[in-house]
Amino acid sequence: MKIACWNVNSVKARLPRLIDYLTESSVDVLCLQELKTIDEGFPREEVEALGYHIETHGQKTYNGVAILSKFPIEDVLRGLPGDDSDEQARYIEATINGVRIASIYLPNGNPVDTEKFPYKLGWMDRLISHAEKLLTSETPVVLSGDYNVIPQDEDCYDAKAWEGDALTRPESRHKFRQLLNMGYTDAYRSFTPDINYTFWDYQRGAWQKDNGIRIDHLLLSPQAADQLTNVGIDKAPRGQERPSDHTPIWITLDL
DNA sequence: ATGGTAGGAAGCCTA
Repeated sequence: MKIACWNVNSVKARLPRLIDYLTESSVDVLCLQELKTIDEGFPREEVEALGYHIETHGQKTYNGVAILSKFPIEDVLRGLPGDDSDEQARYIEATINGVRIASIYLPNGNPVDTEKFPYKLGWMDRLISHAEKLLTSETPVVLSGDYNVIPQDEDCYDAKAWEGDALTRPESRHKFRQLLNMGYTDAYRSFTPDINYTFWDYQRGAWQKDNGIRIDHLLLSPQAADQLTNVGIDKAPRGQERPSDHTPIWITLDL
């Protein structure tokens, strides 16, 4: 089973790119982030025509996540548990072929001297609590998404340029490591020493200069990590016309 | 040191 993760930065603006990717990549499951539309605005017919089931957790203007799958999608959970007052659509989770799969759009957290940074850290605490609960199932779990965390300096073209940013702050990295230390595996880093990125800013010719960062991650429970057979970052979509600033990252599991 | 780009909503906010 091939599972991919892609922050599309508006599913409506990215529909041609999304159709290309679904047609060419042969992914069984695709976790999307930053839909930037309500559920009713999702281009459902176009995606269903390619053979995918769709579950969305949308929101007007900002955020919004979805799971697309060639297999039936069961037991959908919308919203990250732990704070009923949180109205931001950043989390959806469901079971596909016996694998519990989440699509995560973790808060950016900048600027760090505003309420945005504590919101990010609190959101990460809730994710940690929920991830702990999922581990007790002792079944394959895949937490995939835009984590807005650069785990280590090597995951950034120039660590100095990102010093002090919410994506590299020690608090953000520490909470990301808590997910690893409780038993989740960073699929990409576990599989290859290669330096590769998943995001290049639209500005300052970042793509042309390969000034990228690795912030989109698939974290695997032990039962999922045991089945991991391959990982990759598909850079082609970032170089195409009207691209997202993120590009897809994927894994294959031998279930 | 600053401002550069993209998307959505509506004449600014988020990234």
